[in-house]
Amino acid sequence: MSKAQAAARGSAAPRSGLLAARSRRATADELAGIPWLARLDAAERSRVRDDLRVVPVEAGEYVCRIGRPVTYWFGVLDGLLKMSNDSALGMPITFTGMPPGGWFGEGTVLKREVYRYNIQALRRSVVAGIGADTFHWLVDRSLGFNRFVLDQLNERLGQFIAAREIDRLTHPDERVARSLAALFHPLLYPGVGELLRITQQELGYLVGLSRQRTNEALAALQRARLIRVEYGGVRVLDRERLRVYRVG
DNA sequence: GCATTAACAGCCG
DNA sequence: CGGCTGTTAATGC
Repeated sequence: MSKAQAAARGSAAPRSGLLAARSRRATADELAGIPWLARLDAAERSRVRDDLRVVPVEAGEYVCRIGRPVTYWFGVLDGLLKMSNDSALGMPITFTGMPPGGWFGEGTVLKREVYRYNIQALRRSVVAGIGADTFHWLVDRSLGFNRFVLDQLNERLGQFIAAREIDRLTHPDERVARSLAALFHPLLYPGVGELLRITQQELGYLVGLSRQRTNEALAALQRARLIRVEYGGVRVLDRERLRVYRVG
């Protein structure tokens, strides 16, 4: 039995899931890195501080699974998650990375449905979450919070269009370039900054390339002065040109 | 031709 | 030491 199953079955807590099991409160540093907190007034921030849970997640561990009832609105404080819509039958269909600063699941929380994606840690990560009730409470009362969610949905729509473009690009270097540009999105993933901590293995997995070919693409993008390859990560030098990169 | 897997040495934290 | 990186060789579509 998985840890998540054990937690859901064995706990008498009203909430099930990852954050119920072994979570803790957020540190001051972690709170400071949450972009939407600044949009709330004192009372709202107070409720969020009480409700917010933080949990370390091991590599390979699931944050949420397709079909489970919604429990939390999640954020990545550190590490790297992958979002996939693979079902029990058939191959994984789409992947997207979720780097630090990213918050996700609001679509499911708003509808109070079941999760429609699997979220899995690519490596050791730290994940935060607020309960669905608190999320709805904020939506019902905070203009600033609504503004954040609206902006986020808008930016993510752009990401989906870009993802469709990436799917149609055939050249591996271009796919890597645009995938990187997406991961460096300053509004959706403010925790990333200039340096994205991602191994070439992980990036290859997200883009759908072998590690060796990913390594070659990164070398080409470095030669073009768009990025700098560092040990265990990539530094962005020119995100705009990365976003529209074409070979030749 | 081009990407993939496999394998390896070297380097980094 | 374990994990990541850069590179080469062999294989496949």
